[in-house]
Amino acid sequence: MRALILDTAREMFAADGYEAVTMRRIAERIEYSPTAIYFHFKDKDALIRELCEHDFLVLAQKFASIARIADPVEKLRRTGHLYVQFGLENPNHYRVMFMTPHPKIDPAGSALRHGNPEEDAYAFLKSIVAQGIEQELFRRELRDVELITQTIWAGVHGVISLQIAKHNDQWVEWWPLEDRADLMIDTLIDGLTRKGK
Amino acid sequence: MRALILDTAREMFAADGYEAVTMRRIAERIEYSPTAIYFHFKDKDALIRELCEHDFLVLAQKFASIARIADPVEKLRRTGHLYVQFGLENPNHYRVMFMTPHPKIDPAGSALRHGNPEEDAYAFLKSIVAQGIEQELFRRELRDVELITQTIWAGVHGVISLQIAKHNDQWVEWWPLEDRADLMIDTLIDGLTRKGK
DNA sequence: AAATGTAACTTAACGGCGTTAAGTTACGAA
DNA sequence: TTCGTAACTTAACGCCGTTAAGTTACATTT
Repeated sequence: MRALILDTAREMFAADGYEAVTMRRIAERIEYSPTAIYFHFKDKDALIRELCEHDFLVLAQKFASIARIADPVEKLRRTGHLYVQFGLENPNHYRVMFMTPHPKIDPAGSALRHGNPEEDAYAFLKSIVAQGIEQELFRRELRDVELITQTIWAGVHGVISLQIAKHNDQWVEWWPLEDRADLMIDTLIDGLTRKGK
Repeated sequence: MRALILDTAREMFAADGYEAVTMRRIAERIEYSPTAIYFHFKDKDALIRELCEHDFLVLAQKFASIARIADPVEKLRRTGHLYVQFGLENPNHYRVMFMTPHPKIDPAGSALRHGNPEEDAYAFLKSIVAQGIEQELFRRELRDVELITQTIWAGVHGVISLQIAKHNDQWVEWWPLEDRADLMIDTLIDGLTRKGK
């Protein structure tokens, strides 16, 4: 039953976004009363959060194939592209996951183990950066793993989130997303890494 | 009356965000019936859009003082910081302006003249980039003004939008915003500009 | 000065939303 | 066979955006 609700909600959510997921519409689709859902989920927010929690895991697992690559720069590049791809393929998920402020998150309520690179995409990126620091890849003054990680994340997030929020805005003559993502990733790597020999 | 509605809405919006602005609450505050607002604005979306259109102008005018600076790199740096500052001071505005997809925008409905650097912050940034290209500041392969502009914008937007959406997320140990903004701007400039002499 | 037109409102309602209180059913355990 | 409780339903509350229909007030015209 829980699964039925989640699956239905996920489908509606992926197709038409947050506002498509109404308790009443889910109920109609699964042929139960709206109240039935509240027996399995505290409220709509809990439902959506559970949907997205799953997708955080999906994202992290998408990165798994990258882990075996040796070169951290290549790793960074691939991670960036996969991240952009994820956002483009799941814009509605991406919006809730990364573009919407959530009042507060109870860390105990999450099944994900934060910090584990296999379940936590941020931790995965951080592990690449840590490897890069070890290999003296980054500029000398850049010593903090978090700061570098957050900057790389912000750069790529900027590209994909502008794409999602503004891609059909007449205002800007958008260059193709792929090129923008490429340039962002290259620029970040170039700007963050140590020059010369 | 129009102004009264807008001012009230703006105040509520700045204080508590989008969901605080309900037609009914605005009406209550100005002591009119909810229907009265519809005489002056087509719907809620039109109201919010008018609010934000004003803020696009405010943002562009914030940049005015930068125009007189000669060095494009310094211009870029200052523009970036002002942009971050704007986002941090007006997170609710920023969300609607840059983090929320809007179904479609009727370009005729806007009073702003797109492309004019004094009224259009994107055009302003573009003009700096154009100057940089003229001075052969950027790497040789970077020939397109739009692409460079969009990449710089995306980078800074990434920093501020992650801050707004995720700053109270326990998951990540956020480095101070200023440092993240600094590093992003420095990294972009370093990565995009031509090296050596 | 009276009639008219219309701009600027109000009242009342519609349909939708998230959510909850109270009632019902079905079924496994004692 | 009784009982308890898990899994539901019905009905309602109070919000929301929006609209149809009615009212007021006032400027313009005759």
